[in-house]
Amino acid sequence: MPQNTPKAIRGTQDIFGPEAEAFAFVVETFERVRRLYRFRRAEMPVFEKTEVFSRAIGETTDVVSKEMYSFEDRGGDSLTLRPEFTAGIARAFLTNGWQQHAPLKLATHGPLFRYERPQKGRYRQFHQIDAEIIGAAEPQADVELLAMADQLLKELGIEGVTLHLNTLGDADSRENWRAALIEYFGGVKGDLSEDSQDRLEKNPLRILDSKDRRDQQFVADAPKIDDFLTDEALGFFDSVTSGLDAAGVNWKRAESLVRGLDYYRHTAFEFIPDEGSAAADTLGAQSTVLGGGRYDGLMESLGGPATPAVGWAAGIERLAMLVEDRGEPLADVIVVVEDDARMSDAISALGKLRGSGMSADLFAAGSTRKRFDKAVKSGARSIVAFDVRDGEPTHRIKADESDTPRLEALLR
RNA sequence: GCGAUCGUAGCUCAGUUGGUUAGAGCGCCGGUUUGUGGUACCGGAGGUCGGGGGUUCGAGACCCCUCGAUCGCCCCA
Repeated sequence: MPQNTPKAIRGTQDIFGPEAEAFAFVVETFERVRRLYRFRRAEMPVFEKTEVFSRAIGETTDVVSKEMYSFEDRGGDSLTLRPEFTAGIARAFLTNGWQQHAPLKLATHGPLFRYERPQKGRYRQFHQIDAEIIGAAEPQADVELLAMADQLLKELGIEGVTLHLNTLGDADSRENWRAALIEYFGGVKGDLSEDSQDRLEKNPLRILDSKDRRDQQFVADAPKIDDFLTDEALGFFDSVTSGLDAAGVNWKRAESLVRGLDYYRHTAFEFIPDEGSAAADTLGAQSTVLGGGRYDGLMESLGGPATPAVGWAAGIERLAMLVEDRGEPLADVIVVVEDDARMSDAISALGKLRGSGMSADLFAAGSTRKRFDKAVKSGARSIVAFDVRDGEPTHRIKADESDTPRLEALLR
């Protein structure tokens, strides 16, 4: 390997071949399904003022201080490569007057950037598909969004993945629950893992999904959000679950599923591989395939009017890992030049084939003797070979009987 | 930021307790089978064994450092 060649940045990847096909399949399927649900396509810049993300996400977290790609541009503004879609979409919604379209169903996909240690299914530049419904306070919006996610996963052929669903309640429910958790875990602080003792200060909800056994023993008896839900919050959650049942979406209550950021309200969800499933095995520790929730508090943190919204995102790389290997498509036709004197005829034929909608490639390099062999070996559906025999131009078509007349006609 | 495992041809890997000019398969290039064909055979190109230092008469193998990859922890918007 050339030692003088610059290496790719850590955590970035070059996707090629069957993996690139799987990646494209995920995106194409998403585009198709989002049309079925009438989500409108949007494109946002990959970078924004740092403020967009720091205000949306909350200044204090590690996330902002350590895990964003931020830099100063020549004008001295702090800019950041987008680490998520939601904040940028919210900014676009507010700055472009998209309120007029509310409730607005939006879909997008593209690269995101997070300064993290790469591991299985986690990269510094990664890609997500994303769907949001902005300006809809009704639980039906949550149902709609989840039904789309469910159908998408089915159409991708991904099995053994279940929707885990929870509610964080409204702002009051959430705050009371949080206080109860702090009190409860504070009481057993000395027996918690070191990490969770820190979490008690920074992010107490996260103790609930700690991987440490020392913490897990206390989780079962921890205060439940259900005991803190207001009637309104409870009613909202009931509407979501009954809507999912009506839509035929299979789900499972996950009381420990939480969101750290304050702007999340009500519904929180993740599609997670079932324990012991092939999907769980494939994804390793990064198990969540698709996740999201309701973020009714976000628009205000960006200086906008209170605007209810709900959305989800899913990592394309992770989905691609779960999609069946599709290989790369074989050529409809390979055109072989067995005598270089026929090059022009071959190029002309190639144009006609492609113009008629057939995928075609030209084999005209290397040993003339081996070109046909290579064409056969490529697995192409048909082969058209141009040669010169006894001073006369000839061609030969190797194809199914059904294809041969069409090719003959086209080459005439 | 922390930890574990791993870096030998384009790819997948061998390389015995440290011992001559570092190997195989696949792929690539060329040539035979005077050719209608995914075959077989022959030949060829391609490696400062990730990099640096050390131990030794001698290091791809052992030690240290460094870089990178993979997986996990933290974090997860």
